Amino acid sequence: MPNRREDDAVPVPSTGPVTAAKVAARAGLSRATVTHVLNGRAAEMQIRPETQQRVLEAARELGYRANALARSVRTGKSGMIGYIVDDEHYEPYWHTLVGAMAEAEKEGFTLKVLSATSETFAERIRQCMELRLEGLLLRVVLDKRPLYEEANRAGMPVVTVDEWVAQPYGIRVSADDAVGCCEALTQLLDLGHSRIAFISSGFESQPTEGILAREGLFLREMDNRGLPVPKGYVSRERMEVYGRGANVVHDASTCVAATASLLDHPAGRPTAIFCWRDEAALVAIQACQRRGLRVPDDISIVGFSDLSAAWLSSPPLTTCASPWGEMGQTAMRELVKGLKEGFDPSPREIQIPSGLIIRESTGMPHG
Amino acid sequence: MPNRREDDAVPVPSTGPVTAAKVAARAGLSRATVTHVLNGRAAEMQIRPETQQRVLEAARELGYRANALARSVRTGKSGMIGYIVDDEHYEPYWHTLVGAMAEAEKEGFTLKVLSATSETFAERIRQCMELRLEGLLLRVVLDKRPLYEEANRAGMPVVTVDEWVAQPYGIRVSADDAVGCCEALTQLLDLGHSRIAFISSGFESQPTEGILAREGLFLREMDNRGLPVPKGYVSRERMEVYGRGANVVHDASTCVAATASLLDHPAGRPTAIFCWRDEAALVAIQACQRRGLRVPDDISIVGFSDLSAAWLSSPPLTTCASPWGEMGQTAMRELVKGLKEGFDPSPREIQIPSGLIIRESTGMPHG
DNA sequence: CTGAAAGCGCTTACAG
DNA sequence: CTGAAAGCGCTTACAG
Repeated sequence: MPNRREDDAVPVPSTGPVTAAKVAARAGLSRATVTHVLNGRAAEMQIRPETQQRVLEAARELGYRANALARSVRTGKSGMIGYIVDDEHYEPYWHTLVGAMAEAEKEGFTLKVLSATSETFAERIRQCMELRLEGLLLRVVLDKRPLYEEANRAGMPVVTVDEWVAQPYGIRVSADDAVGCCEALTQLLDLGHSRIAFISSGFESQPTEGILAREGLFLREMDNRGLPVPKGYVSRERMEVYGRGANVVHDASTCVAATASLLDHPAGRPTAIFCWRDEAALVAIQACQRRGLRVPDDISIVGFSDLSAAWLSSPPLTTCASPWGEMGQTAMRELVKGLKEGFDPSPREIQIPSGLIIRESTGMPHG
Repeated sequence: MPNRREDDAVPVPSTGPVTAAKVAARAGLSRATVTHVLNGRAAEMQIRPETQQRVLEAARELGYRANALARSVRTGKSGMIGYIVDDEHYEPYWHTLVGAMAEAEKEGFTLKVLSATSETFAERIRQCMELRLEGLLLRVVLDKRPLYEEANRAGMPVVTVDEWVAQPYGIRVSADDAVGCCEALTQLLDLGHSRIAFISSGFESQPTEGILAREGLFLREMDNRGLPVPKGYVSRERMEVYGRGANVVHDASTCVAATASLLDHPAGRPTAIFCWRDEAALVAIQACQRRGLRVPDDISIVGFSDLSAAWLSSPPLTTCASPWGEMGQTAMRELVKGLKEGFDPSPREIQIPSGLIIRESTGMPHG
C-alpha cells in the first residue's frame, strides 16, 4: 500500500506559487517540455506518451495553473474583451450583456465589465488600454471620440450596442424599431383602431436622430396609412426609470400627466395609445385604470422593449420586443470576427429587427 | 513658431507597441526613471520636476499606456476580481452585480464576469485561477466544493451572494427575509386581514433550508401571532421565469393554478395572499383580476423581491424588497477587506435586512 | 537623483 | 523528442 505522505515528501521546492518550472522539476523534465505538453503541442513536438503522462501527473499533483497573465505578456493576446455600460441599472442592457458574454465565452474570450459616468469614462478607457483588452463593446451615451482615437491607434476593434446615433468608428449594432412599429400599427388597424395617440420621450438629449426616432417612425407609419394624428395626440414623458446608486426613486408623474393629456384631449380620447417604451405603457395602464378605464376594453396600450414587467403586468402588455440578447450576441460575434480577420474601423451599421409580441393590452375598440 | 511636424520626426523606434523603454529613449532617460515617475514615486525618488516633465511629455507624445498585464506578472497582483453567475438572465442578480461592480471600481479593482452552467463551471474555475483573479464572488447554485478547494490552496477569498444554504468556505452574504416577512404580516394584520394564504415554491432543489425558507418564515410568523393557517392555504408554483438562451418561454400555468386553489378553497377564499416571489404575486394578480376580483378591494397581494415589474404593475405591488444592490456592495466590500487584511476562509454569514415597500396591491379587506 | 541588472512566469525558435 | 536561451514589458532593490 503506497504511503501518500512519503510520496508527497519527494523534494520539490514548495515555496511560492506553482510554476511551470516546478512542474518540470517534479517531472524531471525541462520547462519547455512542460509547456509543450500542457499547451497541446505534444503531438506536433512528438513527445512520447510516457513523458506526457509524467508532465500531466506532476501538474495535477502540484495543482498547477498556468499563469494566463504571463502568457499574455509573451503572446501579446490577453483573451479579454471589455464591455462598458453607463446605464448599468437598466434591465435590457443586462440581457444585451448576457448575450455578448455567452458569445464571448463560446469563442474562448473572457469578459471584463466596466461601468462609466462622464467623470470616470477617461479612467475606464485608460484601464481598458492598460489591461490590453483585445476589443471593446460599448453601451454608453458619453462622448466616445477620445476612446475611438486611442482604439484606432492601438488597432482595437470597437462595437457599439443600442447606440441611437451614427458613430465615427467601428460597428454599430442596433435594433430596427421600424419593423415592430409597423407591425404594432398594423395590428391596431386590424383590430379596428383609427384614433391612435403616442406617448413619446420628453428627454432632450440627442433630440431628432436619437431619442425621438420612435416618434418619427410612428408619425411616418400613420402618414403612410393615411391616418391623421390630431394636434396634441403626441404627448411626452420624462420619467427616470432608474436612479444612480442605492436610492432609486420612481417618479411617474410626467408620464401620468402625458397620459391624462391624451385622455382629456378636446377632440376626444384615443382608442389606443402607443408608447415609446414599456415603462410609459405600463404607467399609462395604471393611469387609465385609475380613471376607471378598462384595458383593453376601453383603451388599448402598446409598448416598446419587452421588459420582464411586460408579461407580468395586468393585463400583460402588447409590445414591440427589442432584440436585446441578440444585439449583444451579434455585437460580440462581429467583434470576434474583427479580431480574427482584421478589423475595419470605418463606420458600419447592423440592424436587428424588432418584433411585435401580442399580449392582452390590445383589443377591439368599443363604442 | 515650433513646427510640430519636425518635432515628431525626432528619431524614435516606431515599430511595435509603445513600451516604457521607448518612452525612456524618447526622453533620453532610463526605463527605471520612467516607471518611477509614471507610478507616482517621483517624490520618493527625489526626481527633479524638469525630469518628470520630460517623462510625462514623452509618454503623452507616444500615447504610452503601461502594460497592466506585465505589471501584474511582476507584482503578483492582477487587480481583477471575478464574479460568477449562473442564472444570468434574472433581473435581481444584475442589481447585485452592479452593486458589487461599483464597490470594486471604487476600490481600484476591475471586474471579470463569467457565466457558468454545470457543464462549464470547471472550465470557468480554471480560467479564474489562470487569470490570477484576486478574489471571487459567487452567485451560483452549482456544487462549489471543487472551487473552494482550489481557492483555499491559492489563498483566494471567496464570497457568495444570495446563497440559500450554508457554505463550507468563505463569506456568505444574503438577505434577511425575516424582517420583510414580519413587516408584511404586521401590515396585513393592521389592515384587518386574518385569512392569509401563501403561494410557495414548488421547486424541489434544496427543499427545506433553501427554497422553502420563506414558507417557513410565513408559517412561523402566523403561528407567533396566533393566526391559523388552514390546510390548503399554502399552495405551490413552479414557473420558469427565465429560460436559458434566446428562447424565453413564460409558462405561468402552475402559478395560475396555485392561485385558483386558494380562491376556490372550501373554507372560503383568503382576503390576502402572500407570495414567495414577485413573479408569483404578479401572476396571482392577473389570475384574480381575470376572475373578476379587484386588487386590493377584494383581495390583497404581497410579493417578495421588488422587481422592476413591481412598481410598474397594475396595481403597483406591495412587496418585501430584497437588498439586491446592497448585497453585492457588501459582498465586494468584504472581499476587498479580505484582500487587504488577510482573508479568513472559515465560514461566516452576513445578513442584510429586507424591508417592506407598501404600494397599492394591499388594502383593507371588505365583506 | 539616475542607471544597470535581475527577475516575474511564460512561449518560442533553435540546437542537438 | 528534449533542453538551453532569449525575450515579452514590467518593477524593484542596489549602486553610484
